[in-house]
Amino acid sequence: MARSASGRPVTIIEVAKQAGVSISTVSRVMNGNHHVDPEIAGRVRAVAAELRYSASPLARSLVLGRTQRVAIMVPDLENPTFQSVLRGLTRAAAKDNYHVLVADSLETAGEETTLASEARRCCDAIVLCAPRMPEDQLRALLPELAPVVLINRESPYVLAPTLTADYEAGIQPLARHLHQLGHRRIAYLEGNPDSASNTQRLSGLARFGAEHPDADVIGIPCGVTFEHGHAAADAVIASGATGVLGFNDLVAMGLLSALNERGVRVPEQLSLTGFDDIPFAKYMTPPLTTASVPVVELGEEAWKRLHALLSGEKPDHDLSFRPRIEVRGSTGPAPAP
Amino acid sequence: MARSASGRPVTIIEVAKQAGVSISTVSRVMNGNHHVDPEIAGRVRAVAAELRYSASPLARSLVLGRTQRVAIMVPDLENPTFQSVLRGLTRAAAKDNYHVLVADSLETAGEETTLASEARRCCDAIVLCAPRMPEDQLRALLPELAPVVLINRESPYVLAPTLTADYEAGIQPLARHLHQLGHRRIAYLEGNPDSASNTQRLSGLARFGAEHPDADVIGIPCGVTFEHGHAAADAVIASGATGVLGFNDLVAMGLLSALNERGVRVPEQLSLTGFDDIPFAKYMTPPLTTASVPVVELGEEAWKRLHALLSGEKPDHDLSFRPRIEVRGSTGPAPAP
DNA sequence: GTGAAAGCGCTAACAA
DNA sequence: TTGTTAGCGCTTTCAC
Repeated sequence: MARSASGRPVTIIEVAKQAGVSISTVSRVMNGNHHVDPEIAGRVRAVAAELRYSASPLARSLVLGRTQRVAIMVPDLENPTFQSVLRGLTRAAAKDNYHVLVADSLETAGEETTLASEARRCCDAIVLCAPRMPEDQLRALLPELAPVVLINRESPYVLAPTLTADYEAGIQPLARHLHQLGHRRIAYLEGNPDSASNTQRLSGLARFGAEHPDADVIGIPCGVTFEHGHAAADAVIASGATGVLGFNDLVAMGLLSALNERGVRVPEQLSLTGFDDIPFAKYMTPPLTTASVPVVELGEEAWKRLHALLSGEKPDHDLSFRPRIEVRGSTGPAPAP
Repeated sequence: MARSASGRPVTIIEVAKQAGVSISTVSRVMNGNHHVDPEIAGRVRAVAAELRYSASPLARSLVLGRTQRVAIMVPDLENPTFQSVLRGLTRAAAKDNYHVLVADSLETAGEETTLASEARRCCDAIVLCAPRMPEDQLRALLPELAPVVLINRESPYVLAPTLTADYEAGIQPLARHLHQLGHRRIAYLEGNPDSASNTQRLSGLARFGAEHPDADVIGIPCGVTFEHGHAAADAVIASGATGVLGFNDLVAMGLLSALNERGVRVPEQLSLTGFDDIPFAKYMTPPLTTASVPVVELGEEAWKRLHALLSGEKPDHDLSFRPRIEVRGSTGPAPAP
């Protein structure tokens, strides 16, 4: 884009004038319409290039009814998980010439509806990432948000493509891994009690418990951040557990740091696992045993479905990613009793 | 927003019809113009609420010449530094009812110009975060991008508000800290040679070297990611340095991880510092000594200036944040020779 | 193959 | 105080 003499961006009218044609012809040329005399088309292109003209996306959006832009709402832009989803979405969308608009709800469920509606209105579609709002609200909202894709939030009545990580399935190999190492008293650091992903982990652990009657799984209220994990250290130690399943990597890392301060050695005295496999997990000391969730792919798959929806095609099937266990140095044999 | 019977969003015309007034009156009411009969205004509001009408942002953008949206271009959405800048910007802008559009250049300097121009065109302003493009290109681009704010890229001829971290000043206390601990042979893991922030660190180190003739500072080509730091381990060990200044925290963490694998103890055998103080730094084992850069604030201050520019006000002065040294466990006395 | 003209949905100047 | 109307910059019928 360049500015014309008036200081404002060059418009189609100026190009038309300079090229001695009508604006429709310019429009046709710019949009690659082939029913234009090649010689004229060349002239128009030359003028457009000289004036550094490109059509106003605003005006195009209005008349075409699409913006080439999608929104994503996340609960917390500080969380590496959502950052990765954003990244996956942004990069995939960019390949199809779409831009991404970010909306951060700051974990305030009350604002989500307004925020999503508003973000959606200036875009062609929206991705809802782990929305916290109550089920009935979500259900009421979805129709007016369409096209919409849901990430990490299943809803029994969803009418939208849904992508999830299977936390219930994912946490079981972690627990079994500790069990195989001889741990019998295992603590689970709980996340946000309202979140679906915490509930899923709990049912995974219930299943593990049923299969391993010799194991004790103790729930310890904790949270989802470094600080939460750090603060849970005393409760963990008091619990007498020899193995700890953190709600996520952040919690595990916070706990690890607190254990270090207290001189508790990992994994010699205590084994510890995280969840998500954020980029930092494998660089911890010791590297964190965790379950890897392909969050970037979650974003990419979301784009695929959005793109299909926008093209009037049928989106691919819903997907539930099975987390893959990554055994690293933070877990080891249970200490002799 | 709701859809009318036609399936398309409700427009101002339908509201006007239902309320028995002209569209201008509806427009006035929706925009809080007080020169409207209170009774009529009430009726309009009632109809608007019933129809769940809200004005099309697209149409408003076109006629008002503003989108209530700003863009940010970052070199790499994977880097915690840029994630934090994005977060600061997004949250600050949200308070003023602005949205943020993300453009990730994937570290390809060649694409930056196009990407920035395009992103800018569907927004009211743009933030350029550490652009990699050559000086002359940047200078040519800035006028057409205005209003624009630069982050971490000074340009001798800039006509745009600029926010930076003072890497030259920031690295010196880190080097002095190592010196005070008795380190005399100090390695610096270099970042991208083209980046301004690497050059600045180098001049800071040159100054340190001049003030401390008894110290040897050895540059080691490295990079900016975990992997780069990890790969530099052998070169670091071969250098015989007892203290290492990583280009940033990522590099330091990567190196730390590699040192662990090799059984080199930090800080007993080797002291190590990072740069940036990303959220993970203090949870490393040992916690990383680093220089903290207030990246979220960088994003917030960028918004302040953008907002001023958009309001036709004079933006605040340029700012250079002086990094603050955070002494933690990764540095200690130099081992006896 | 080309141009004139009708919108896309809205705001704001101008009239009444 | 209210309505009429001219755009914002573009695409797309519809005549020619």
